[in-house]
Amino acid sequence: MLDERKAAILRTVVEEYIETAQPVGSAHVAQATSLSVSSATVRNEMAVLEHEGYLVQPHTSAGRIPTDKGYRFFVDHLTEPGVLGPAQVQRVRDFFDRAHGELERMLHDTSRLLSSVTDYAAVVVSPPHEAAVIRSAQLVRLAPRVALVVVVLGNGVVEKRTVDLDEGVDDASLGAASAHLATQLVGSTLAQPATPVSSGDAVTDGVVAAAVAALADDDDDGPDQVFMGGVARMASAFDGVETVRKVVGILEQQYVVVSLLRDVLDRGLSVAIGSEHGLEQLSTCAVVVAPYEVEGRVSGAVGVLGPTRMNYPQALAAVAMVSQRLGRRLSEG
Amino acid sequence: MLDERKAAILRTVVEEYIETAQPVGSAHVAQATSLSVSSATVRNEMAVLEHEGYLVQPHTSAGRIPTDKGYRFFVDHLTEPGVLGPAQVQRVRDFFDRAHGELERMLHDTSRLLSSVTDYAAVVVSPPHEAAVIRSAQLVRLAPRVALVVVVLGNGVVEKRTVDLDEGVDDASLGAASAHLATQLVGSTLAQPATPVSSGDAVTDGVVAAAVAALADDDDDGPDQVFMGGVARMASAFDGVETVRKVVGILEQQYVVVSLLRDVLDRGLSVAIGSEHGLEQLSTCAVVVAPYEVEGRVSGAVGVLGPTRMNYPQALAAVAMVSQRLGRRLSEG
DNA sequence: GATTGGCACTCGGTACAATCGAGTGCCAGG
DNA sequence: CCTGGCACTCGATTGTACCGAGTGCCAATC
Repeated sequence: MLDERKAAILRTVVEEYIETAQPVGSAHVAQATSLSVSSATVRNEMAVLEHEGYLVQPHTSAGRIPTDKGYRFFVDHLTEPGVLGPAQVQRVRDFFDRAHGELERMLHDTSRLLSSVTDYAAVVVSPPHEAAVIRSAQLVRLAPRVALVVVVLGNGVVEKRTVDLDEGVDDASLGAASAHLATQLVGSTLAQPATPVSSGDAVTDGVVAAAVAALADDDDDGPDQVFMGGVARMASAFDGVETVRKVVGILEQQYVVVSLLRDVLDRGLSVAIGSEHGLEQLSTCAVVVAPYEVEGRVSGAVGVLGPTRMNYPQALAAVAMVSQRLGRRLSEG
Repeated sequence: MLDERKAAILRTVVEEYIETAQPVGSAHVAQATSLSVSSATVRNEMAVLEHEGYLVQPHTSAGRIPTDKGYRFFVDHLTEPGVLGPAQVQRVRDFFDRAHGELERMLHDTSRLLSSVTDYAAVVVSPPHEAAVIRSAQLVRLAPRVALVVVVLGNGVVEKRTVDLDEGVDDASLGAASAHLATQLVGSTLAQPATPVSSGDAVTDGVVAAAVAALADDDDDGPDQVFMGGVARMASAFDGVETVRKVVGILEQQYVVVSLLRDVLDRGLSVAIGSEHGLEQLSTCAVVVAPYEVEGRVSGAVGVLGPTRMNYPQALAAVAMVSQRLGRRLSEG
């Protein structure tokens, strides 16, 4: 690993660069760090750090900039979360004390909160619907040959799908099918739909089968929903219009964002920096993620997306706090 | 108004500037326009056009660029919609031939289609839910003292609100209330809820009243939903990061976009250019809007948002075609 | 009287050189 | 091993000259 002094130097370079966005020179470091050494010594150390891949120079005779690896070392060994201004803490507290209304609206507002606290773009992934218990299921006629199957889940989410009906399914049959569907589905989950028991009536069975099939394929918005806030802040975080376009383009493809977060969590990480996640277009971005638990089970995730030179301690603290509070809030119903 | 020649000159300036984004000089105009006059004559005319507010010079001794007023004259008198590449036409046709699934998903996809056809950001405003006929209403318990009122509308939209229950509303009471609610609401609209008739049971009446009240206030996402596509394209349309930030910031506040579109339509316009809509942050943008009709009634709107130097003929044609096709598609259920 | 060619003038953009200064790498001495 | 010193690099800034696109105006022309 890195010895004490190199670590300290790397730390100040990262911190300085995060703050100023300017390459950091040896003199600055020598003066800013607590260990009292000359700039020449710092230069030697920085040359080593560059050789080992923690720093780069944008061009000869400029200061140094951290690489992805440098940021990685920083977040892993040189910082611990926990520093969040009291004002910010208060805002998060207030938000969750006052939060109310539909699940979707709350998650959306949460993303805006997280964005405004961190000043980066924020993402909230909703709990997967598959896991929730079905509280109600019914069929509603929309048109002569089209019905809507509506399922209400225990967490307040409503899933719906259109179902094409065969000719000559009259209101009575539809009502029977609706009732039968309810008896079949209520209490189970979307992930494991109870195997439909025949009702003894062919028409009913057909409609129910179609409804269950419609519920099974979730091309709706992918398996789970995602809410985003503060996308505009990404524009301030970069200077090239082209970079902004790429990033916003990615954010528009919500399923990419979901799988990005899931991927990071699956690898047991809470931070992914630059090239660590595979997305070319986000090579100058970093994500900070935290899962949240509802009633003791991991259900979704919150995260922020910013430039690689983001304020990691703050972002980690904010994400941790919001995910924890959100989980708690959702657990109490 | 403008005489024949001034109009022709204005037209070529606008068209040229839209294409090249560069100030247009008198020589270019003299050579590109059909009327054969010298550049000196064009200069004189352009000086007048500038005096009357149709053109401006970014600085002395540069070419001219159109003002908002110039664009306005262009769209009002110098162009008619109708030119849409056959390939684009085909794409729109194909889309609506294949379109299926939930209303929301379809509208979202429509916004992406429109964006990709025009290469600007696109907006689709859903039909207001108030107008749709209620097909089903029910109450579902989520927690001991919380229920969800779920209303299915004729157009396939599902509205839902949480309702806080008084102590001691048991499942039987809730079931009764749900049934009573259904008899009260089915067939009416959210805009004019039938005045609740007493069921004779105090608990039932209380729950029903709470449910109706919850449905009445629509803080959900405002009165109607909005879907956007191609936001990232706005980044390519401008060169300053700051401008992009402002525009994306506005787009994130969806209700602002809705009221912008509504405002434009209410004024009987289909195009609003730069300062014509009141939004400071969109002063370098133009919107092109068209309402769409479902079953003969205006229900929603589609629009595109781009820089003031947008391709108006193309945008007008695309918006017109998409709105018309969308209306037709929604009318047939 | 409208149009036009001609001409002086303006002013942004580019090219180039000079200079500055921040920062480095290296080395010799403590 | 650390440090002061020094030569060197290279981006950024400044200044100057100049080119060229484009204008406004005017006298000549049709």
